[in-house]
Amino acid sequence: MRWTQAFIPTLRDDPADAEAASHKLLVRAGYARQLSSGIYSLLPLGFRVARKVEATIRAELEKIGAQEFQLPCMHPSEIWEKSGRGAIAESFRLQDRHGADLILGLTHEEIFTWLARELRSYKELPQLWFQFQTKFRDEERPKSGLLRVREFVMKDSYSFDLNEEGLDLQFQNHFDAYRRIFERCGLDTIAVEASSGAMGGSESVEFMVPTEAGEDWVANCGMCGYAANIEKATSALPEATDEAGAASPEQFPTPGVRTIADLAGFEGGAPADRQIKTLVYVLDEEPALVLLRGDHDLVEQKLLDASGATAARPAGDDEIRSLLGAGAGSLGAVGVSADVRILADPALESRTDMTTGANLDEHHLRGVDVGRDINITQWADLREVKSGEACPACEHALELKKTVEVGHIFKLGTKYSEALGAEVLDENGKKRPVIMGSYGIGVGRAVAAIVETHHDENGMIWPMNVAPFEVVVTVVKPKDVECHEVGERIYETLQGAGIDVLIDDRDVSPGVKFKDAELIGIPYRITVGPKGLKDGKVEVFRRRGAQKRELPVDRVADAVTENVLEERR
RNA sequence: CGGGCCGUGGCGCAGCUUGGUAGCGCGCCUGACUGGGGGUCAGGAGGUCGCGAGUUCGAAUCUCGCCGGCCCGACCA
Repeated sequence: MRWTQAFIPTLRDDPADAEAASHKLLVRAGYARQLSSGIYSLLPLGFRVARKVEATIRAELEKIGAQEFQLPCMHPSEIWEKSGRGAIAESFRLQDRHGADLILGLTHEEIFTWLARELRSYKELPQLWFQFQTKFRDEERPKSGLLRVREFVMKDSYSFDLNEEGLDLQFQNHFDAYRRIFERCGLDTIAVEASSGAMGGSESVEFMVPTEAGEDWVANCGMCGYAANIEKATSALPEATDEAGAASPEQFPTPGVRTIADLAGFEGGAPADRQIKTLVYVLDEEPALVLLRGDHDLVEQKLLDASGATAARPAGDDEIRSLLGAGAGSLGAVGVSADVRILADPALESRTDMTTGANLDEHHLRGVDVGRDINITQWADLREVKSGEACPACEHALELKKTVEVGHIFKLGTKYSEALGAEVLDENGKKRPVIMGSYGIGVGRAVAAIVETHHDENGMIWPMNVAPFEVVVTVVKPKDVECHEVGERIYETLQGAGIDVLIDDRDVSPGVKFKDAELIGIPYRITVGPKGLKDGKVEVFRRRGAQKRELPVDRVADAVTENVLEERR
């Protein structure tokens, strides 16, 4: 490709509305443009990278036996009703001219399962199907450029097996393939245990890339490798050594005390880790109490997972008062009716001499023995892990990292196959729903995550495998005949060797070309200028590490070709 | 959904308080010089000031409504 014929609209200034490094760079370097909130166009450079990411994914999936499909984006609403996902708030909906309701696909479990109804016999299993297709999700808050958008291409694959062992194998195969895909794309991922959320199913693993621009927190143990999304992560608790306390709880006035911190500082109060934090939540319209140690915070996703509820929200002031007879700040679970569901975090298990609200405004109870005084319905890990707490596996200190999710693999089980009727006959001639897994990688998000982790103050630094061009030949003085001819010759030689090469033949000052080449992040630059040609040499500049070396004109194409081939993975 | 900020040539911004010929830098075009890190000089093109209504002799500027965008929080298959 010739720069003079290419559309590479680079900008000198960062776009004013961008925050994340990848967002600034993708726009500034001419890879992407925003059309509307969370809706982006990929420009030629951006699309070249996306295609290389896709090629990498495709190659690894075909290695594990996957077959490529292409399914529609527009789905009749009924199919989403059948699986119970018809009411998803993030869906874009439309109607055709006859008034039929359609949904723009948020994902394709339903449609692939619909096709899987044509599977008749266990002999046809296992099957592994995938596609690259645009997904539409009306996110409440798109942000950070390509990291969180409303329309994006996802690679999604789906496995169909007769039994759990088959699913386990497909899941493991995907795990391994994802590892290789991300590695080849230059992404260092942490595979973490995750909550399956509304997808359903038994087990799921997310592939997370640590970066400042991320929005998901991961707890990671540097010693044993334990890693989990904060929605799922837990920690080992130190043994509590409480006093036995009083024979029964003692009520005491606490004027003006509204918060855990207030009570910790109150004369006759208790430190936060000796308090019981009482939250009132509405789980699928049923009020419930959630108990945590005073210094712990709730993870709502854990509450959803533990309770089995599909929706959870904090109760309003009126709901709290009618349930417990007091306002927030003086709430407790002691003496609460057995009809009320009480979920408690294990950090409270067998604790004694604790302090909590008395369900009487501005009064608290001390000497509370959790086992003796509170009717816990369910013990469940509910608290948010904090940095430095002990790893549940090896007790080494946990580290919290901000990450971006680039892939997610799920063991779905039979949720979709049962709902949509994807069944096969087993060896006994008995109908059985197929057991499914689903596996996704956001292509645009992966591109952004690569930029996020591969750039410096001068611009992007592409890993060879996904670079839009592998080499740029920068002709310093295109009007000089020798410069021009040598540049062209090197360009053609590299093209002949199968290298993705761009020649910067623009008649602009050298500084502009150097800046642009670094901004768009091409791994190798060959600088052809009068200075070097005087001695029959050209300069080779490696973007990563900024090393320069001089090579004779007739050797440079071979040498750089060799470098490129070495770095391709 | 709660809170905050912002819409003015392609990009980054000033002008708005106190209404009166729409400005700056970069980029773009033409020419010349230049040519190893966003070079110099000269000339030039380009704007419904987000949209609509109102106030006014007169609105980028004041008022009301709407639309769009960004950030924080909540939420997130």
